[in-house]
Amino acid sequence: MGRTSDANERLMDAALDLIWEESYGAITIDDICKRAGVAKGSFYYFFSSKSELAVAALERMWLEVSKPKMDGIFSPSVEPLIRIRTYLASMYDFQAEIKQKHGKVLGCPVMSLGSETCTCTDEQAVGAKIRELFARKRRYYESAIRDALAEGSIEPGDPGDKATAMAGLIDGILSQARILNDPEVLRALPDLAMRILGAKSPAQTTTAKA
Amino acid sequence: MGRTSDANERLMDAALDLIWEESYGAITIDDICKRAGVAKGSFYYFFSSKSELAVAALERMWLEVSKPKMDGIFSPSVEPLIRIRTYLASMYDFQAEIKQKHGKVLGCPVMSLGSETCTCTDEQAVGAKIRELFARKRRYYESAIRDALAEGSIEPGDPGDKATAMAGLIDGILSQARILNDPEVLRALPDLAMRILGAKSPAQTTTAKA
DNA sequence: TGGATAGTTGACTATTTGGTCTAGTCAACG
DNA sequence: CGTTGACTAGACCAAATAGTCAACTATCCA
Repeated sequence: MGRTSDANERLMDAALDLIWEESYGAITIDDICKRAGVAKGSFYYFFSSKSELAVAALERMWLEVSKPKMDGIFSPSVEPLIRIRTYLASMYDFQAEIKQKHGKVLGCPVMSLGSETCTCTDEQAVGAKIRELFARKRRYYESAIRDALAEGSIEPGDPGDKATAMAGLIDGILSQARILNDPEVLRALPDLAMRILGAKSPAQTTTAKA
Repeated sequence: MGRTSDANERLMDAALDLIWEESYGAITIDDICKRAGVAKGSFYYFFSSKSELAVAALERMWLEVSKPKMDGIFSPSVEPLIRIRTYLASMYDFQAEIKQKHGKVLGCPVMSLGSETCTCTDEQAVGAKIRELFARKRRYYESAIRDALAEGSIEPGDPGDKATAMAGLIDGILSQARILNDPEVLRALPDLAMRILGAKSPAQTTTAKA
C-alpha cells in the first residue's frame, strides 16, 4: 500500500543522461533533480548520495539496455566473428544517431565515468561498479573469441588477452570519437578488431550503411 | 624589475598533478592553491579561472615533458617501427613506475581530461587545447607510419587512418590500465600496434624489462 | 636610498551546494 | 470513510566555493 512513484527511475535516467552529456563532476544533485522533475526531498528519500545514485543508474542501464542488446548480438547462433563485427558496426550507427539528436558524439558513459572516478577515494563504489560492468562485457567478447578459436578463424592466443586488447581498442576509439566529436573514426572498428584478434580472413558483415 | 616569482609554474604543476590523480571536476581552486603553496590572490593574479589554468598547464606539459620525450623517441635516425615500439614500451615502464610511487596507475591526463571536458560548453577552451595536443602527437605517429610505408615494413594504407587507429588503441589501453589500476595490460601494446598497422614482421625491440 | 614595478596575502562577500526536516499529498486497505 | 504507509514538497541550514580587494612585501633601477 501507500503512494506509488517512478521518481526512482526518473532520477536514474536523468543522472545517466547528464553524466553522459557532461560529466560526473560537472553535475550537481540539484541538476539531476531538475532534469528528473523531482524535488530534493525525494532524491534523498531514494538515494543517499550522488555516487549511490550513479551506481544504481549503471546497474539499471545494464539490465534495461546493455544486456538485452548484447544478448541479441552475441547470440551463439551467429558465427563468432560476425557477432563481433555486428556489435562494432552498431556502435557507429548508434553514435552517429546520437550526434544527429544531440549535436554531439557522446561515446560510452561507462568509459568516461570510469576514467573520471576510478582514482577518487570518495567514489570507490562507482569505480567498483564500472569494473564490474567492464568484466560483464568482457565475457561476451571472450566467449566469441573462444568460439572463433575453436573454429580456427583467428590465430591462436589467450582469449583473455585478446578480449582485453579488443576492449581497449573499442573504448579508445569511442573516446576519440567523443573528444573529436566525430563518429567517422568508428567506421574502421570492425576491421581493426579483426586485425587485433588475428583473424585469418577479414570476415564480412553488412557494413554500417553510408 | 619588480618582484620575481614561480607561483605561476607551481600552480600549473599542481593543477596538472591533481587533475591526473583525481579529475578536473573533483578539484577546486582552493585545492590547487593549497597544493602549490600559493594564496588565492596569487591564483587570480596569474589566471582568471580553473579552465584557463588548465589550458596553460597543458601547454607547459607539452613543452617541458611530452615534446622533448617524443622528439627523442621518434628521431628519424631510428627505424620507424622501432620508434613506435620504443614509445609504447616506455608507456609500460612509465605507468608501472607511477604505480610504484602513487599506488595507482594514472593513465594519460590528456585523455582523462579530454573525455571529461569535451562536451561541456563552459570548458570549450580546454577541449580545444586537448584536441590540439592530440593532433600534435598524431604527427609523430603519422610521420613514422609514412616512413614505414616507404620502406615497405607495413601493409599499404592511408597513414592518417593508421595513425588514428593506433592513437585510439593507445588511449584505450591506457584508460583501461587506469580504470583497472593495472599496468600489465600495457605490456601487449607494442605487439598490438604492429597488428593494427599491418606490420609484415613483428619488429623486435628491447622489450620493457620484467 | 627611494621609488616604481611585480607579486603576495588572507580576510571578506556572495553564491552554490549538499543535506535535513516538517508539513503535507496520494493510494490502498479495512 | 478514515487510517496507514509510501512518497512529495520545498523552505531551511551549514559548509564549501568562486571571486574581490586593499594592505603588504620583495626586487630592480636610477
